[in-house]
Amino acid sequence: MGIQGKIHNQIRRLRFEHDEMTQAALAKAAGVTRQTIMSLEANKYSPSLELAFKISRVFNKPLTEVFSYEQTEP
Amino acid sequence: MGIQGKIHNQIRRLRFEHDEMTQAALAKAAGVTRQTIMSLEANKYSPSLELAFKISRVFNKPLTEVFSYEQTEP
DNA sequence: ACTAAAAGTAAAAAATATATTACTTAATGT
DNA sequence: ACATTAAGTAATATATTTTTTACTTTTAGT
Repeated sequence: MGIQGKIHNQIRRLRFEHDEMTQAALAKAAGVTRQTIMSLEANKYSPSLELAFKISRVFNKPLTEVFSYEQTEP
Repeated sequence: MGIQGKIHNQIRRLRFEHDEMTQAALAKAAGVTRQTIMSLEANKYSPSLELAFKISRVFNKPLTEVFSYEQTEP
């Protein structure tokens, strides 16, 4: 999707707050590829809900603290 | 994805709580097809994060009140 | 019983996310 | 300066989500 709002994430920041966790380490912990993490940090696309939950769980944060939806009113 | 946890949603319940909102009405409000809503209620797959945010917004609830991630410990 | 609206089912196409592979660039330590 | 590790880029393949279309069944009202 992608006309209305945009998804932002705090992945990069949270990685550093978690002892400079590496992209590869996060990827492994979340059960995805490093490229997936890369693409998310580079905002190439937004993740599936499942992946969003997994990443949040790695950081021990509620999903909405990791991902946010910036809505442009239609 | 889909080995570890499962995503549950409260869409159907929330539709009824919102004045018996119809699947078609929710679909329109969220900017997707009725089939998409159907498939989500039938748990055929889990949505994109963006759609999850959109649906939550229609119900005026935080995402985590509409969608939950039931995690089976690995 | 009839009608209309809503919900369910299904198949295939289109769009988007994720994996795989491989290479390049940047950063860090020795 | 060299080696190593992390990060960035990119192309293609695979998987998953969403649309489109069309038809069937259920539900509610008259």
